[in-house]
Amino acid sequence: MENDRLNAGKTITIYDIAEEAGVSASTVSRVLNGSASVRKEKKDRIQSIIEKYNFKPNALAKGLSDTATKTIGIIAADVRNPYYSALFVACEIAAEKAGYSVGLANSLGVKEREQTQLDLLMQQKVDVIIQMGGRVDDLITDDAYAEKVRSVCQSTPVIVTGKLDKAPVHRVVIDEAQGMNLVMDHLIGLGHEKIALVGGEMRVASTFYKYQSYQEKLSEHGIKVNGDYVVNGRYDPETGYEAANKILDLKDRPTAIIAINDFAASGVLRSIREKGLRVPEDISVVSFDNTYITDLMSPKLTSIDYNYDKYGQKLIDTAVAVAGGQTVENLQMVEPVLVIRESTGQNIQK
Amino acid sequence: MENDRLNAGKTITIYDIAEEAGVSASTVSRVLNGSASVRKEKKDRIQSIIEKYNFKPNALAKGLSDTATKTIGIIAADVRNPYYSALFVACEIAAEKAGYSVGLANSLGVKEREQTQLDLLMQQKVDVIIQMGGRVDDLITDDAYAEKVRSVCQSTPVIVTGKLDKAPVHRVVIDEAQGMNLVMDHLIGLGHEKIALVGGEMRVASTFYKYQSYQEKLSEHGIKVNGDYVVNGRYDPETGYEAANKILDLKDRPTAIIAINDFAASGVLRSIREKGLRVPEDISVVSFDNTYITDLMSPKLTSIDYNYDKYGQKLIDTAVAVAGGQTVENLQMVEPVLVIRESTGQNIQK
DNA sequence: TATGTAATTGAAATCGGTTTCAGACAGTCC
DNA sequence: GGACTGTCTGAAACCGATTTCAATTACATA
Repeated sequence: MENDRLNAGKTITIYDIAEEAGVSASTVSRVLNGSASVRKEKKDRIQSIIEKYNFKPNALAKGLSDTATKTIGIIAADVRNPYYSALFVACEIAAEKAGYSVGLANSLGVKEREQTQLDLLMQQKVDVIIQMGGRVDDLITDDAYAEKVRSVCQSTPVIVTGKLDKAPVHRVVIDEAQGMNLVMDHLIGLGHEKIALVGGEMRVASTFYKYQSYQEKLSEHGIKVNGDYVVNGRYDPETGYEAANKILDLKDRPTAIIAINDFAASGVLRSIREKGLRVPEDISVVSFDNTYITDLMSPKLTSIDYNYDKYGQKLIDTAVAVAGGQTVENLQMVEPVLVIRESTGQNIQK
Repeated sequence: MENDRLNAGKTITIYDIAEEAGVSASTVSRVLNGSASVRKEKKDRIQSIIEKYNFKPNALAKGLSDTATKTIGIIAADVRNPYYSALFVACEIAAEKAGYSVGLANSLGVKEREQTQLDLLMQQKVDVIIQMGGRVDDLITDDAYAEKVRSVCQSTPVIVTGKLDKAPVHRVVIDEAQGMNLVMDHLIGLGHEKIALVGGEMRVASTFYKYQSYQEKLSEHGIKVNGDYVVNGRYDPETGYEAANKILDLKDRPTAIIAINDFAASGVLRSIREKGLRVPEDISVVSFDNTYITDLMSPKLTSIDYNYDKYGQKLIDTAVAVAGGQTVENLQMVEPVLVIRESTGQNIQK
């Protein structure tokens, strides 16, 4: 070949292409972006050279000269949690359709990491940052964190999935109350009145709203809240297991248990099975998140689905709009859906 | 304040810092990187201005002038699969310790995406690319893909977790044969001889090696391979469920079933339960991956663990070494470990 | 052929850093 | 005091794109 730069390992630039085509770099740039008309003959020649070398423009240089990088940074609490991985992938797909690429960072529940990740993404000049879970989910935000977000917001817009109201962020959140309403209506419709609720910390907004809505629904139906039926905890199988162990030993045992998420529900199921009870004949079980876990359990779990595809789409739509400088509603809601499977049934113990 | 650029929303650059400190940008750069000595008095002054504005240097500009971006790109088949999310997070943590940040892209089993993602990461000038799963896992690589990787390798080194031998990549793979050996030794040690193996496609290298090792172990122990006990398929619960349904209806039913992964195992468990059999009393079940799913099942699954932390560490160590131009072993193995839980027990049917 | 308009094109500035090179300055030693 | 060395420091080039601005060319029309 007349030109073996490629084999030499040297990185090819727009200037190399320009030189070989006998034009200026500006013209190559125009061909690459279709930003202005270039004489057909030249255009074809340039295009073929670009293909010949499989030339891809350096994204750093491009991002440096452009105002936008067409990149969205996502901070998730922990992608190992299927809730976040589902949401992340939904975002990735939606972003791609919008011509953006996404980057993921995990905060892993470590306070400083959340802040470091914000800085990192800001440095990488992502056009928007989406933060899912973690500190943004806390009912009360600590000031240091809020201050951090506020400072980041000055240069990079931030979108959160939680309740961070001390900083100028956009929020796309799940209508938790509605989710719990669906669950309660379902259970009460099946004749349940003794309904337990297990797992989750009250400092987490999404959990708090669920508990709140749970109580409202009960009183709405004239059912007294039984303190023994409510057990806070974490979001893992052990929490569900231990809480259920306690609850199932009560004299006045409930006929339905709501778990704060699918993980906790798996623990609840284990406890129920160990006590020789059947689901749903003896006890109904419902949970939140509708991750694939629901499908692995037997019986398969009835669960609240967060509509991950739509949720991700809405997050990206918002991100793209904000990046484009458009004004968008500051708070947007995603409506959850109840997916009924095998773990809930008629209360036959009356 | 004498300078309210910050509030104006203008992005602060190294020049702004330099101006306010009354020095040149070069000096600020030296302070930022500690790359050369700067008079203490000036250094302190500059440092305090940097902090005052919470200035973070633009990573794009930095990456453009430096040769390295200190970034590692990771392409995973699908982070929604807990196997990949565990490995990804392990990599993220290891990378951070090494002073690198990581970016994730999902190929989602779509052929073109794998290639697009490669280009994208290359354009973003990541220092190395790690590809986990997907086409690199196929026993036989199609030429178009191999060609693509080869071309990417010219500018960006690539590390894969699979069997891609048609391109100049580094490989860090799991010793699948060893994993299966552990499983077989465990089962045979418990007195099992009628052992079934379900799920997985033979075109996938990791699956192929497992089947191979399974057969070798059997003949090593003078056990004849029973064709009815081997059922290929996918990697999901349904596959395990259907395969187990078939196998459990055989006249000469096996006493142990090996599932290709935890997902398939959950289907196997369901089938067993529906047939009124008990685990492990009637049938033992083992699987691969040791994701958190093993812990959600009851009984909890005995499974092969891939040592995600070490695996991730090894991947990143390799990546960093390769990025640094060091020579590294082209093929490295990670030794799996058997985690024994509740789903395997003595064969009591003899 | 002259002229106006539209289509092409390239030179040069810019994005925000790093680094080389050479000059300025300070301290040490005769 | 002069020479020498080592420490600091800034100007300018460079990384690889985009884009403005002005110049050039092409083409249609008068």
